[in-house]
Order: sequence, then structure tokens, then C-alpha cells
Amino acid sequence: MATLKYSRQRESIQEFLNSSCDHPTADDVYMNVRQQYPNISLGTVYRNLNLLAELGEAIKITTPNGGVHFDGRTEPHYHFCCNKCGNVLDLELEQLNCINEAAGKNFDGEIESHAMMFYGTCKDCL
Amino acid sequence: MATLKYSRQRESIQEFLNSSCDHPTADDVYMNVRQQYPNISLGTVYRNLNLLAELGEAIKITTPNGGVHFDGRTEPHYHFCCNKCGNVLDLELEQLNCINEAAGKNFDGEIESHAMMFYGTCKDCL
DNA sequence: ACAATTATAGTAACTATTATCATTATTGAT
DNA sequence: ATCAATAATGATAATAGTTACTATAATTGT
Repeated sequence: MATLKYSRQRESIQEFLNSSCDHPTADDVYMNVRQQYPNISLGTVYRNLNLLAELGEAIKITTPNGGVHFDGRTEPHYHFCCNKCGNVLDLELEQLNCINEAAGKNFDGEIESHAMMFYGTCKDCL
Repeated sequence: MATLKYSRQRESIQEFLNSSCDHPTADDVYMNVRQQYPNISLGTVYRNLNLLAELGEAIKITTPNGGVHFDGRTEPHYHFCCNKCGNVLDLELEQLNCINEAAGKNFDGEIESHAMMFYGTCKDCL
């Protein structure tokens, strides 16, 4: 299988993700990385974001309105999504470790992980 | 504002949703309702599914691989999504009622609800 | 039965994402 | 440092899922 090869573009994408406090979309990443690499292609951004997600170095967050956001914080944590503006924010909430086991009690498959998304109105929209 | 008017197509869509144990996509609904109304338009299916979701008579479930599923069971419950086949299943797990409050502790917005999705491998894919 | 208005079917348009491919960059060996 | 092998890129085309548009049909209250 193909071995991973370094690229400046991927490094720049990852750096932006890690330095970013919010949860940018692919287009947000594109707009930002373009300042450093004006010729970068949107396809390259998508390819690398998905690659980072597969490698476990980023988290892909899908919101109900269809927007896909990326998060460089890879330790497990929960998110909030504003019903009005659609922005995604981090929550300070301890991880529910036992819940995977609890959910598996009456379930015929293997549960490995979970994600939780909270909804409501964010500070700015209140 | 526009008042809601009955339509057979919408009724058929809702009936299928309610009778369905799995979590059909818009296309699944389209394929099924077409047996009763061969001329139904895919746009009509989308319009009504979204309408039902807005009215709180259906739940829209967005999965990480981009698929959007609909659920006629409106009482709150959690879902499982298989990492291999992408199917969405219901889980028998008591609702975490206090968690919205807990999540709001260190948060500057208003939390109204939450959704939880479990991941792993379903029975069929094991 | 009629007028007012919403919903539909069919189609076009749109958006986000992925695929394609010739060219460029990276890597490891010489 | 040069070179060959191969992965990554940029540019563009293609795709998939969804929404917008519009003339016609269905529903509703009178």
C-alpha cells in the first residue's frame, strides 16, 4: 500500500487546524492556507483533511444542516452546535467512559466509540 | 404564514416512516412510496421529509459518511452507526436527562437538547 | 361549485465533494 | 549530488445529494 510522503501543503493544513480554536470547514481551511500557498487546490485541502481524519490526527464533525467541520483536538470531547448560526463549539464536559458498555448491553454488535452533540443557542445568538 | 394543507403523498411518506423499523434515506423513502404513487417526485419526498422534521414528526439523522437518514420514532433515543456498512440502528438505552444541564455548567449559551451516536461494527458485519 | 391557496411533478440549478491526470515534489539508493 | 520510483499537487471535470423554479393539480373553506 502507498506509503505516506511529506507535503508542505499537508503540514500547513495541519498547523492551521491545530492552531485554530474553532472548527473550520474545508472551505475555511482553504481560505486560510491559501495565504501561505496561493495556488493550493481545494481538492488538496479535502484530500488532506480526510487523510488526517483517517490517521486519527483530526476529527470530522458532521452537523445536521449538512456542514462538515474539522477539529485538530483529537482527545475525545463533546461539541455544541448552535441552532441559529450553525457554529460548532467545544464543551468542557467529562467523557462518559462507561456508556459504550451500557449501550452494548442490549445490542448485538460491537460498540467502539460514541459522539455526542449538544444543541441550543450560542452566546452570540442569544 | 402559509397554512399546512393535506397531501396524500405526505401521508404516504409519513406512514412509511412510521412503519419502517430501520432508518431510511430520502432515496429509500422515494423508492418505497413510488410503489404507491409512481409519479411522485424526489423533490416532493425531500420537501416533505424536511417538513416533517421541522414539525417534529420525524428526526433527521446525519452520519459522518455524509448520509442523511430519517426516523419516524420521535421520542428521544440514541443511535448506532456501523463503521463498515453505514447502517443506522436504534439503541435501547435510557435517555441521559441531566446531561444537558451538566454540559451547560461551563458554557455561555443555552443548551436545549443533545444527540448521541455510537459507532462500531454491527451484527451483520461482524 | 367556486375561488383562494398550497402541494405536486418535472426539470433545471446548485453545492459540496470526489475523481482524473499531467506535472511537480519527495524519498531512498547510488 | 544525481537519479529513479512513487506519492502529492493543481486544475479541471465529474458526481451525488439536495434545493429552486414553475406550470399544473389537489385541497380547503365558503
